[in-house]
Amino acid sequence: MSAQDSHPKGIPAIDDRLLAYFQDGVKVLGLPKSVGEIYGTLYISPNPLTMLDLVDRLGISKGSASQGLKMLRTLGAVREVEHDNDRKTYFRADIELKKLVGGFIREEIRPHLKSGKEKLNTLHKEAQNIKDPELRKFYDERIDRLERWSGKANLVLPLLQKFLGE
Amino acid sequence: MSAQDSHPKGIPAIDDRLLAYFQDGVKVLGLPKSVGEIYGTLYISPNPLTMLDLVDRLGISKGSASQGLKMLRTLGAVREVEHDNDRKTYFRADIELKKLVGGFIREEIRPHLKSGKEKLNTLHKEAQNIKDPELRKFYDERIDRLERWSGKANLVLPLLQKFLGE
DNA sequence: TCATGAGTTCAAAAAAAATTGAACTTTGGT
DNA sequence: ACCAAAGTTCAATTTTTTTTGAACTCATGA
Repeated sequence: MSAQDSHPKGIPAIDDRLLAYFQDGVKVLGLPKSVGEIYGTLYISPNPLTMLDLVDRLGISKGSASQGLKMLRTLGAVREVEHDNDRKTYFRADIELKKLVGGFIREEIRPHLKSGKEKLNTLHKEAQNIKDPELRKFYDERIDRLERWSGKANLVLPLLQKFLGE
Repeated sequence: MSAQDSHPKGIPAIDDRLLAYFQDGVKVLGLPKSVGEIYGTLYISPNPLTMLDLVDRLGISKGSASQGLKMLRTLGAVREVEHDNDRKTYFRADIELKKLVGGFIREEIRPHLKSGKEKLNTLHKEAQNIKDPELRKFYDERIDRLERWSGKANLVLPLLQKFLGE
């Protein structure tokens, strides 16, 4: 069973290509392809969909769908919406990609940078124990360089997000 | 066998931490940890090292070392240098991280963006075959939005690189 | 309150990615 | 021209990541 089966009123050829596009796109961010498929499906759906709609259309398991949606909600790329007065939960993609990318920066990149900074701090202190003054100077300089760079990266991320906002 | 064995004149504790830092760092870029270890080892080595030095220090295979160095050279993060008048090839890290990140953008991100752009082009043409005018408009608008975003990403990358240059 | 469908969790299976190691090629010295 | 050390390649293995599916919880309506 694959994505081209059972599109209610679908345009299989085009939808498949769009899904491939999103699969690829999220791979750059290091996210699993099922997440790209889910986001892509919601992105091109005129109406909101339930988790089971996604399971149907994509032929993925409930587990994948549930976890993928959870991740996308955490990133802020997908949100729950009211629909009919149904007990099911309906989802819509936030069509501004900056949500997806911004969420990724917030959830994945920033924490990494932060813990990296802490590691550098510890390192810098430890480097003071190096006996040989020549070598100590060398380490100091190299660690410094990493710290400066890390600070710069931290500075650029908000600008990047601002710029990518539509 | 692991990295803390046989540092010729090494500072094991600090070097291990630095390696962990680089392992983590490259993981953000989606590169294998061995690549981080290699780059990290070269980054904190006062003198250039051969491939076999790296195999020794890191306890990795020749295969890994060879492939890792190849990748790092492609990215422009590591370069061959003359040393002694030895037939071995010696390597040094380019200590400006922008080389590593810039190379990554050039080799990984840009090609992805480019092929993505082509995909969107095809998609846009295909969307013209959709019969229902309402639906066609919907697809057009969504694909447009992706194209605009893709263009913007393309625009921001060189700026990002410039900013990260030391 | 019971039954049913929606949604989550997580151990196990499958898939993807990285690493190894042995066979191969290349290079330089004698 | 030959040998030995350096370096590369790639199929097989190991490790890591993703996906599945069955057992579970939770919420709703009859």
